[in-house]
Amino acid sequence: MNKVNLKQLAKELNLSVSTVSRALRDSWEISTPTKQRVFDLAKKMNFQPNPYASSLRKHRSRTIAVVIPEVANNFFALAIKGIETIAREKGYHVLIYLTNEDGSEEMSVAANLQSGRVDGVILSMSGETGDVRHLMELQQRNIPLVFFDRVCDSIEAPKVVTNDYESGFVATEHLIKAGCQRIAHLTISMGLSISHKRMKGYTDALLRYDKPYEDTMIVHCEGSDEENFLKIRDLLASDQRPDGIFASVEMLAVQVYHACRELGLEIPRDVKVLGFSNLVTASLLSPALTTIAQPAYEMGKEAATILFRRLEKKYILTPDHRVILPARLEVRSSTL
Amino acid sequence: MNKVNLKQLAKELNLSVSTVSRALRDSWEISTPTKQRVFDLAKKMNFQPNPYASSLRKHRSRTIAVVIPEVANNFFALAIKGIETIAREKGYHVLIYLTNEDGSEEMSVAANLQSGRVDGVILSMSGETGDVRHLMELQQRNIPLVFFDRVCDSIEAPKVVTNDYESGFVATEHLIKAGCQRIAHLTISMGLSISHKRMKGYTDALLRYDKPYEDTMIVHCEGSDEENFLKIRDLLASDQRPDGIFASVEMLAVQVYHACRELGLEIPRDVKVLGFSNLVTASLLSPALTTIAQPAYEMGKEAATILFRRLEKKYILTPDHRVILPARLEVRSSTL
DNA sequence: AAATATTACGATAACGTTTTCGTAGAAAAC
DNA sequence: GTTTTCTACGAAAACGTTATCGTAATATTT
Repeated sequence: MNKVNLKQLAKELNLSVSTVSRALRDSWEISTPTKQRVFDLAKKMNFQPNPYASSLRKHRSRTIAVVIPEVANNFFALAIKGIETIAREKGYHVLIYLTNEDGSEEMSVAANLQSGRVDGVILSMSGETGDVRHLMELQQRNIPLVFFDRVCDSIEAPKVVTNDYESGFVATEHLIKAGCQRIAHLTISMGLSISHKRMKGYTDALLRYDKPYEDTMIVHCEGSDEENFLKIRDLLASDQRPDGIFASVEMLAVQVYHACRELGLEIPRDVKVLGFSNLVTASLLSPALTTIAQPAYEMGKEAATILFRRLEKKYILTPDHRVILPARLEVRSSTL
Repeated sequence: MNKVNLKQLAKELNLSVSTVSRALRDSWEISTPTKQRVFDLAKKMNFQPNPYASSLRKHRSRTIAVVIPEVANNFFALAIKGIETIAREKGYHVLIYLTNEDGSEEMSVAANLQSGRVDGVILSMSGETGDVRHLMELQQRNIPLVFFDRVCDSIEAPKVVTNDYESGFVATEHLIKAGCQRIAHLTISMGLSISHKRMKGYTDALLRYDKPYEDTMIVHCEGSDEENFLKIRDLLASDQRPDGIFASVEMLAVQVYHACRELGLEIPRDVKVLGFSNLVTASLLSPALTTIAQPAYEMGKEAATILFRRLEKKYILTPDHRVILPARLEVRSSTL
């Protein structure tokens, strides 16, 4: 019971292949009774058009790629969910590629996508990406690209982000108002748009509230979880220990908790902690973690919506279309 | 600078299309100098073979589908990561489909996959699936299927699971040994293999240790998070309150924490809690959550490995090949 | 009644690969 | 020197769709 195609349907119905094809696509060129005959037999024989033949002929695959640094992470998982939801609605298929925060993997994925396998790409940049030619080449091949969260400002493409600068500012301000005198900032790869902006928000808030900026309070966490843990532990064990920590990503906030536990520091008494995070368990941690929560699901949906709008040429949007969805500060006991 | 194909390469090189094609696939029929010329020009012109033409001709897409109920969930996210890792190694592409725990969505996805879009499918069943014809039809179409975690025992296909029965037993046993007299079990859709087996482990442990089995201690959590929360709260607020809770999935353990918080119950003093979970923050919760952690990443890798073995016809495995990876009990303060 | 338009369909050429088959020319065998 | 075997390539037919073009048979207009 295998592989029924147009030719077989046509023979069975005493019609030509082209007529059957058109009937199935509900063309006005085909009479209603003929269409009905075709529909009925197609259903009866469980005809499924070969997507590869169709894609080859139409130069459209109804497939998009999602390229992200990591999936075992609430933010990206939710974003995927948002993207998949919209894709499903639109009848598109979603290929997923994980770069593991590795710039060279991102490059090889992008190179691969030049084959025309997908109609469009939704991407969040990996941590270690230096040059971005691989992405520009996608654009040159007329493969629409939409960034989300970790965008690349030097490339003209729609971008879906949160208000990272403001969030960085608000986060720092919140720690200051909670009484912190020396606030550390844990950041990831500084090549990333988000790191940059969150950091700027941090420094501007320090400035605004006359708090000193200290180099030693900036910890670049670009290694493995273990390496980052050690860096954070060292920071907390130093005699210049911060009394507030602003973690720019979820995992770093988690490591702060582990480090405090190991060092016997009590949050928030000894050090107040705040982190970007979409942890569902934030409120259940000991103590509950104050977070900046990004609208990950909505960001995914928005990115997908923009991409499909481009693919279906519905609206023409400016090449540097930018959607900014606000993140929200959720105050909990780790900063009381 | 768009779309270079074999024909253009051939013309440029004064060769035939077939020669170029063979040269690129490193065929022994082509002389070394010719191959070199072809390779050089292909690289120079950045030739990327059209995957759809290739798939159409070869009847192989080098693409697999991953069908899962949910992604915003540590278990499934890690499994995806495992699958993607192996797929990348093998040069395969990964399509992702989320069924949102909805049987009818799973059916429509499966129906769609009959088109031959993918060479194989890795699937974890959705909660509400009743009949499984859509999956049998995949098999009939010669599309290999591998199950993981939530398997379907009535279908002959390789399965990658954890030792759910033993884990259910061990979990319950652990609660009993911790002094619990009345242990509740929170379960999801009882149509699922995992629910069934974990439940059996639970009841057998009760039997083994002469604890009474009570219907009211089984709570079927098949609704939304909110609905489940209410059910759990009711359970904990009843005068027949359990002193131990075994949650069969992560989210339910989280809801138990929320319910306890709302009711002012203290874990583990008033009620001990244990849950299946891959939460990275389990040890940071208040109190730290005792978990049964599944080797999600390894399960994903294993499922993918099995699928590719079938696709590449390397080894012939029995149709009901079953890999059981052990989950591990991680005792923390919620059951002390 | 002739000319024109419309309806409903068929033949066929793409799309870009891979593969089967065939064959010049060189090398080897006799 | 003739036959046979390789070697290295080309022509062409697939794969299953969709799109272009053409055309019988009606229907409509003049």
